[in-house]
Amino acid sequence: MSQHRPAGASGSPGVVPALPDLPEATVARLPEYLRALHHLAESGHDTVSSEGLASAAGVNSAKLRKDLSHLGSYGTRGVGYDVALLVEQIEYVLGLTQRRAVALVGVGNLGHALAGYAGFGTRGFRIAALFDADPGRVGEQINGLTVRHIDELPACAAQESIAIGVIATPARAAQTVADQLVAAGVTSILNFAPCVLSVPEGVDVRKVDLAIELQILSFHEHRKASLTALPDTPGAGIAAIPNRLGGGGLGSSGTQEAVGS
Amino acid sequence: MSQHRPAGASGSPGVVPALPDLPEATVARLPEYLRALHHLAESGHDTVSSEGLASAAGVNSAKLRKDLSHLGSYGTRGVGYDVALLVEQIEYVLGLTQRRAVALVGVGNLGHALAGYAGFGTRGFRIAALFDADPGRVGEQINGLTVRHIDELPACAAQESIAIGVIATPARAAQTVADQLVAAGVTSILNFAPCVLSVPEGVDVRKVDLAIELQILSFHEHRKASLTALPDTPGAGIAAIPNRLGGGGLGSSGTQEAVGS
DNA sequence: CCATGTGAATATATTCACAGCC
DNA sequence: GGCTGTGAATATATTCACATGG
Repeated sequence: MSQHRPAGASGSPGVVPALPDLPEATVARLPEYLRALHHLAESGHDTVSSEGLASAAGVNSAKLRKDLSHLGSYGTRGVGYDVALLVEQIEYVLGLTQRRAVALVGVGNLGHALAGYAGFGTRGFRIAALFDADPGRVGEQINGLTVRHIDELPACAAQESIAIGVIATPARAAQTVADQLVAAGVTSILNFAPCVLSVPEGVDVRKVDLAIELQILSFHEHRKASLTALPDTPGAGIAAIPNRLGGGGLGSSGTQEAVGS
Repeated sequence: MSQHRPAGASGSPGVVPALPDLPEATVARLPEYLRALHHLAESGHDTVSSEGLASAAGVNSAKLRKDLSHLGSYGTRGVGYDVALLVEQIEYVLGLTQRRAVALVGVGNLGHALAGYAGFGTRGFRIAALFDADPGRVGEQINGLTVRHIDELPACAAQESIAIGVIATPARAAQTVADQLVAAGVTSILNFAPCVLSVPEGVDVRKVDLAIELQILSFHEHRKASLTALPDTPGAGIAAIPNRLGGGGLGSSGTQEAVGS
């Protein structure tokens, strides 16, 4: 499906750099652009301006243009971006031209929900296998898949070409599971367990910790409360309160910006 | 220099001391330090060096020291940090000295799992109420709580002093729910729906999108594949990298750094 | 000594502002 | 005219390296 190569133009000989090396911050935003573009496509738009796409994705237009410029320009000056073309480009860069097989380990509370989450299926992934270490859970059917024992992981990973694993076990089991995944050839891990994983070089780990997200919000609640509690105290001995506006702020993942202007 | 601020102990009641204004990147890491500190405390440590805490939290020690220095110094040169004191300080800064009430909206697939997630309870939060718009779900008991209709949100939020809301609805319902939460006085929202929310200034939104996390990993998979496939193998489909990559890789994915020794 | 805390140096990210092209 | 693409300017974050003080 990938006839398109975002290669540097001209006839520079030899190697085609399959991927431009993108800033991490840009990589983290491309999926959001992709989602917004699909939404726009469904509502009949076939082109969109940087302003329009930016607001659909919750960022400002300068950032969006800079991000897209790293992919090599696919917009038209005076017009905007071709939605279908941009979708194709971003999907190519994100490696979504193939549907990637994912192994999910841990079918407890959260694992069950993840196994049933439709969003994985519609956005480039296929949950290829479910695993658990608890024999009492092995054999259970979830969403058309049978839970297997973790010992079957190596064989299954090889057969299904699984390169991405999701850990949804309790924290105490997570490191062992990570080791097993790596041993089975997995090179990317999404970790929902509240702990740090140690993995060899070349393996990528992303972590999602639900309580941490709330704790970050708690900080902002605390700060807002402390600001409103001191309306305009005249020289109370505490240093002047920085006048920071707005909700949001930035974060490595997830904090939405307040669109000021 | 180090002005000691006993959290909530002294001073006239009602007066909230101003918070140091922390870099967002630091705020996002404090919860991880807190988790690591609790773990250390449980295993009997009562002091820890920046090196030790950093490795337990998956960051490097310089970053950790810089982060902690923003809270005002609570370490002892030549010794390290007092675990209990640091826990207390971070919990104070994050606003975790009170247990915050949270409303969860949407008890479908994911909402169910979140309602049952023990980590919220053990790390500073109390799920105070569950809501759904579907009358067929109202009345259901989950984890000791009864699902209420979303229309009861305003009354309930006021009564329970709910300032934080979690949205676990389908994307099409999320904006409406957000509006309802804001109208009910909620000023921080954790959004699991794959869409951008528009909220008034002063309301903080954090977003967790499970598919986006996988897509970011997919990018790194794609990049790793293109690097290993590059040298002189043109167009050779997908190779299932069997071996760990050798040297020179750019390590981390931005969330977790290479850990291990 | 030793490990913290911190200025200085570097790296990364965002925003501005406008040239260039449709 | 309008909008993209981009260098330059600014802001934020990370890392270095060492003075400081228990």
